[in-house]
Order: sequence, then structure tokens, then C-alpha cells
Amino acid sequence: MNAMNHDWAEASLRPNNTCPALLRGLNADEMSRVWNRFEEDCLADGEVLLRDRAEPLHIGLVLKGALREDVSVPQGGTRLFALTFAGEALSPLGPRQKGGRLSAIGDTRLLTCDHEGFADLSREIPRLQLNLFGVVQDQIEDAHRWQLLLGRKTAAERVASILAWFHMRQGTPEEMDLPVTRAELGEMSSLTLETVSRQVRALEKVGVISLPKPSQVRVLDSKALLERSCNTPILRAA
Amino acid sequence: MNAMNHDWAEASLRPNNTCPALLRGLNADEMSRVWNRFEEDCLADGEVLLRDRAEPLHIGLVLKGALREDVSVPQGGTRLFALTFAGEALSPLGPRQKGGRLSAIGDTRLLTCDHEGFADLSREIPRLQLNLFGVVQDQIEDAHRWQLLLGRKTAAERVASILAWFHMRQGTPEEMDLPVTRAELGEMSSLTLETVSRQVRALEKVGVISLPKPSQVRVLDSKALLERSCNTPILRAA
DNA sequence: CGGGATCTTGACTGTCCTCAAGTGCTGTGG
DNA sequence: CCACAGCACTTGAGGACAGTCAAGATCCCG
Repeated sequence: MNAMNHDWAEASLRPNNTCPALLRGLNADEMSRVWNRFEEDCLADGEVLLRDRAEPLHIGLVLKGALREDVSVPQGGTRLFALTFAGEALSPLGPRQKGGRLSAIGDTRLLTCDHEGFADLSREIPRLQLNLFGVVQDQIEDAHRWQLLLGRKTAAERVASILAWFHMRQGTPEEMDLPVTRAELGEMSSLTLETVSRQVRALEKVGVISLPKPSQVRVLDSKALLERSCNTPILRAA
Repeated sequence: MNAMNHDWAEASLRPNNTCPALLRGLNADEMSRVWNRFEEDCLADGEVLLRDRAEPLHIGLVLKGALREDVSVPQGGTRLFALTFAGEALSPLGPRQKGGRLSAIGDTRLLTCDHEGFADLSREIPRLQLNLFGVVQDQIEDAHRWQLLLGRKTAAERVASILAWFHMRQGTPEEMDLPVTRAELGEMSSLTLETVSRQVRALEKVGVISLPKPSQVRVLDSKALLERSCNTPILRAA
């Protein structure tokens, strides 16, 4: 029971997920076993999370704040690849080759567990094995969502999609913090920073969002935002 | 030992993979256990493979031929999503929502196993569990490769990439069969069929490939093909 | 040989990138 | 308190690349 009033109760208040998917359906006893096995990391803004390259499977749950993952591109240099918000799990199976770097955005707290620890735990709690598959499956689904976004959406739809997605994943607050620059939004959506800026302002002009500050977004009409994020209705018959 | 001279010995002759990744490192005894548990399906050209929607984890190994996966898009209708060539494994964790349809290209033979069967097997052969993670990890890596292709490559690079990729996965034969139309190549790469056609012809004009028939590609200079498939050397400083 | 599907090629258009010149925030030092 | 430097953001003009539409060539199969 001790586990229940621990820190991630904060995360459980978030509307976007009552409980991290990895721990779904666990009873109090199982939860406290988990609690004993996982260890808690606290990171300041910008601090880098060290993940052992050799370790194939490393579990991480973000309790507070957010993590950014930068991957190195073939030509050298890195680009922003993905964000993990509070309540979400780090991808347990990262890209094997290209080294990803995880760093905190704002003060961030997370639970981590290494491969062996998780293997031990899942022997005691078979449900964990199932939940892990769910997490991986979600990750694959996300990857496909990005493929759809990158391949078949216009600039306006990409920006609306990302804003809507971030908004939902942060628990649809009145006003959300945009934790990345226009340039980084561009890296994720494969647009230039100028195009991102133009599209964000366009959403503001039609009254879907307002921008108290460039990095703070107030979603005025989330329904319209979602509509603008979907694909162009007609694709050629191919 | 019976397993060793069975059908997939054919697949093991292919240069691209000596043994399906899922069965890597298994000894003869383990292999025959696998052999008894998996069942073999034979599909004629165009025939559809039925996969139980409710079944979350379904293992499939393509021995001969190829499978195409079509997913339904939000607006209705389907588009070609991915190909699985001989020697490769079907993605064990498919997209949950959008129903994918698997159909054969040419005469195709594959081994399948349901969830329980695989769970039983992996209790007897712990190595299978590890191999399964490798397969899923490869799948995620592929998804990221597609994201790179869709987001950051020009039309010329996309077409060269896909040709090079198919060529490698088919075992780099002198002459390869392009099992899909220009329109379907376009669906995968998010280009129009006209653009695909133009880029394929451009590769022919500069002597990287030749086209005995539109659906047969002879790779004359695979090094040049690879060079043309990589990203533009310079991306803006962001 | 004919008909339909697939592929090729051309001309034009639109979206997004590029380059360039701004504006607005934020923190720092006089 | 203000000046200013640095950074992120905005806005505009022009151009390149791929999409669209249209016409024709080629392949494939009965």
C-alpha cells in the first residue's frame, strides 16, 4: 500500500492516463514489489540520462517533467527524435545502431529498472510481461503514426497534429507549455522552422489557438485543431 | 535433425540471411521442437492470409515468395504498407487498430504459430524469447528507417533507397523481380506513380540499373545505387 | 490481334524550402 | 533604469521539387 501514495500519484492525477500502461492491473502487493525493484532518478533541466548501450532492455517511466530523445543522423550531428511526457514509458527497445541521447526537459523524475530486475519481477508478476508487450505495441503504433504524418500530411496538418498530440499527452490543459523551439518542432515534423512558424501563426489567426508567449499555447478550439490535423480528405485513386 | 533438411533450407541458401532471426542459435533438438509446433501454410499468388484479430501475437516466417501488408487508411480504402520477403518474419505486433491484410505475392510458403504455441515453446527454449525481442527491435528499426525516408529524402533518394533495400532483402540477385507496380511503390514512398516512374527511368538513364521489363530490375552498379539512396549530404543547420 | 492495365513523358501548378530582413523576448552590465 | 547583445521567432520574396492533369507508349493476356 505504501506504493500508492508515493510520488507517481501525481502522474495518476493526469487525465491522460490514470496509471502507466506498464503497471496497469497490478494489485497493491504487486505494486510495492515493483516499487522496491525500480529506482528513482531525478534530473534537472537539460541533464542527460545515461543508458547503458550494452543493455538491450531498459525500462523507464517518466513521473514528472519530460524527456527528449535525440538521435544522431548519418551525416553527423543529432536531431530531436521524440518526446516522452509524464505518465509515459520510455521505449524499452531503442534503435540499436544510432545512439539515442535522453535528456530532461524541466525538472524530471523517473523510475528505471534494468533488464535483469525486470525479468525477475515479471517472473513474480506474469502480468508485467503482457503489459510490456502492450508498451512495445504502442511504440510501434506511434512509429506508424509518424510515418503517416511524415509521408501523407501537409505542413498545416503536421503542425496541427503535433500540437494536438502534445496537448492530449499533457492531459489537455487550458494552456500548455511547448517545451521545444520552432526549429525542433521542424526537426520532428521534417519541416523548416519558418514553415512551422507560419503554420502556428496561421492557427492563431483563425482562432484555434492563442499564443500568450511563443512557447505557450492556449488551445481555444481543440475540436478544430483535431480536424485540421487529419489528412486531406481526398487522396488520388493511386 | 529432421528439421535441417526441411523446406526452409531453401531460405537458408539465400545470402541475405542464413537462418531466420527468430530461430538463430537453436540446436537441432530445439529446431525440431519448433518444427513440430509451427504449421506450414501454402498460399497461391494473391491469396489472403487470415490472421485472427483477437490474437495479439502471431508468429510467421516466410519461407518462399513474399507477403504484402495492406492497411486501411482513415478515409477508407487501403494502401500498400510493407513487404515481407522470404527469410523474414512477419511483424509479431501488428498495428492494433487499423486492420492489416496480408496477401501472397507469387507462390508463398510460410510457417506460423499462434500465441499459446509460441509461449509453450519459449518455456522449453528460453532463447526464443530473446530472439523474439530481436525481431521486434528490428521491426522498430525498420519503422525508423521509413520515417527517415519519408521525412528527409528527396524523390530520387526514396526510389533509390527502396530499390536498394529490396535488392538486398532478396539476396542481391543479378536481376530482381519488382513485385509491385509503380503505383504501389508510390504508396509506400508517398510519391505519385508518375514521380516513381520518372525516378526509375532516371536511374536507368545514368546506367545504375537496367529494365529488361518494367517489373524486372537488373542492378548494374549497386554501389552507385546505395550512394544515391543516402540523404542529401547537407541539411540546414536547423 | 485487340483491349485493358501499366508505364512513360510533357506542361503546368502549388507547396514548401531558401535566403534575407526584420521583430520581440530575456538577461546582463553600466 | 536603460542599453544592448543574443536568441528565438516572424514575415516576405523568389525558386525548386514534386504533384496534377493529360496524352501517348508499352506490356500482357485472352
